[in-house]
Amino acid sequence: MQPFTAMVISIIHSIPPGKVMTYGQVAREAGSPRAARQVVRILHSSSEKHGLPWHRVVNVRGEIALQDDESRFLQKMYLEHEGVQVHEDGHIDLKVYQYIPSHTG
DNA sequence: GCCATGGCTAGTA
DNA sequence: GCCATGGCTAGTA
Repeated sequence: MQPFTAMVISIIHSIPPGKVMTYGQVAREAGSPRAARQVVRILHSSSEKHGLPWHRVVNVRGEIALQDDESRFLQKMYLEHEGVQVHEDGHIDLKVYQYIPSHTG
């Protein structure tokens, strides 16, 4: 596995229940600010294999970005189960729920 | 070539 | 809505 991929997987694993990160934010934390789409690709291909909390990643506007209805429903359900309020249109208030990792350690 | 982005702008009101 | 972006992989030679 490539270092960037390992970083992304580790970062996504670190998102606590009830919090979310954005694709671009994960990319920045992994050291590649413009690699948001690569984060998408990793989620797409490695979520199951690595047991990633894939439902805790949303786009920069706080929206569920998945395409198909079944996955959207599943993501909404998982998030609400963790106490995240998902509005009817599938958006989340990032001001409340975005996870900001501390870099002090 | 993939991809579940993101930042910008044009167009509307 | 458009389109530049980028790490990775499948597919070809």
